[in-house]
Amino acid sequence: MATEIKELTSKKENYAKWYNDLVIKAELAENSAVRGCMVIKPYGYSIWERIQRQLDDMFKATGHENAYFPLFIPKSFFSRESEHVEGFAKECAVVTHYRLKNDPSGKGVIVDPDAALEEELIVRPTSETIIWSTYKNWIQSYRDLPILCNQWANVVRWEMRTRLFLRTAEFLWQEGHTAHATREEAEEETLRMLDIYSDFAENYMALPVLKGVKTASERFAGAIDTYCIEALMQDGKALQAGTSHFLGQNFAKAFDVQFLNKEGKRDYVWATSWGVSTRLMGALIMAHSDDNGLVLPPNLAPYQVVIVPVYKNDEQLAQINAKLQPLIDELRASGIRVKYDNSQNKKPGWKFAEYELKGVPVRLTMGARDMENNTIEIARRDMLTKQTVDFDRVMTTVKTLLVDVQKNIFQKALDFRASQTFTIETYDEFKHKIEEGGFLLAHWDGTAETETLIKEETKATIRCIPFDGDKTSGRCMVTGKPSVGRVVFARSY
RNA sequence: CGAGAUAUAGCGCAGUUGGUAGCGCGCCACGUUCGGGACGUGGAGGCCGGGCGUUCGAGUCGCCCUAUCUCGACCA
Repeated sequence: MATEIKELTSKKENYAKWYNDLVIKAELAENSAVRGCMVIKPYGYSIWERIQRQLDDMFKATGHENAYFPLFIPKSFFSRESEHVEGFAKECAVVTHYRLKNDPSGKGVIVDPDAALEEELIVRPTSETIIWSTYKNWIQSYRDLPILCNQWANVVRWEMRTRLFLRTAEFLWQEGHTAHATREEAEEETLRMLDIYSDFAENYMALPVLKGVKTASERFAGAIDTYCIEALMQDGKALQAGTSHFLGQNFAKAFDVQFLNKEGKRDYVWATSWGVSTRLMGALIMAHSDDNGLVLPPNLAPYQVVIVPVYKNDEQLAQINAKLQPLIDELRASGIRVKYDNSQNKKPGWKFAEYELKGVPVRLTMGARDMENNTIEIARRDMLTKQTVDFDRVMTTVKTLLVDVQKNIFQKALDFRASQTFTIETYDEFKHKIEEGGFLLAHWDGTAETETLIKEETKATIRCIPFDGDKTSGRCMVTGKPSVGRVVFARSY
């Protein structure tokens, strides 16, 4: 269980409950095979679904198409791009057999030793190898380019240490893989996708992110450049929320993907890949949650509005139902995701707590008092405040409130980040400040040696060289050598 | 895989110097309630992670497994 998430909430029982609502760890067997996996419960999955749907729309709006490639990748596919393989070889799950049989000793089943595969299959840790093997057959001419594919899939990485949501053995993600005729076009694509990610993070997840480029040592295995969006969690640790890679011609060369260009000359295609995962759900939880549970931004909340009737008997409930039905219809007609919870097996107080736990941004309450006065109570999750308004004004109030909550959650996270971002001049100051968490902006001499030294001494890594960072030159805080601008350091997940 | 910790009811936890298990929440029934997780009464639910040992007797002591959590190495 991710304590970091735990630490954000102090009401232990409450925490267990809301957390449990989203996800449970797989405890299916006393075996490490399911260790670090998770079972996502319906409510948790519906959040992922919102993420998926929104991103998918954004991908399609920029000309991308979805495809699906196999889960199993023949081992031989991995012997092509050596840097890439080195990056993943240590964490691959391998299928070696295709059959079970009853244990001759009579207890349970065993793997049939006679059913060994001639060539082992690797459960994809990422799909570059199989996709590029396929692209080779799809590409002959510049007319076949660009290929702009995305895949929604699960991947498996046998991590030494897992962390729920942030680093599970199996996770869901989206991986885009594109092929282009020119370097410029591929580079443009890499940055376009990075922009989509930051747009999504900030405007849908209400999560402020830093855009930048990774240093060589933090780069994706096989990439020329890795760009990323970095977010800051409430506990002061950084989280890489998405990456977009410019792969150059590395994969094209490894998989021999050539095409005939306009000039009639053969050339290798230029590639990109980009992805975000269920880790985003972890980011969402850790960035916004409070002691009462989740705080979901309206743009991603499975339910944006929940309506709770308060009544003493069936007759009253019937009256409230009748009163609310047109409102529910109208809210839905204007595209607002509404849940009307008039279930009779739960008390109003219980419902209030429950939907706060689930992070529903706006709650409407209607009881006898409101019926009499023709009013309705409106509560907002982010501030935990409520007001009573005229029933006739409920539509407009809800609409503005949803916008306001979205804005407010983002602003809160932005203010928090600002309060946790420090400009650092000396290494002593750095060592001291890093203990409190946050983003530290400091000068670095650009060498991997210094980067490693800092990591070893402080556990801080360079999260990125930010696009809009301080570009004034200075001196490395460790070595005193020249630096062309400040980079962002933090301890991270 | 190294270091530390934990494993008792669905969840969170007690359990004294060894004597065959409790509490809170949740669950079920009935009644009163219903505008912030209602209350009362009654009830269901446990191979005390697994194995071996010490003992007349083990949740408790010893050893060995296994799983989980925290911190490292690895990583989205």
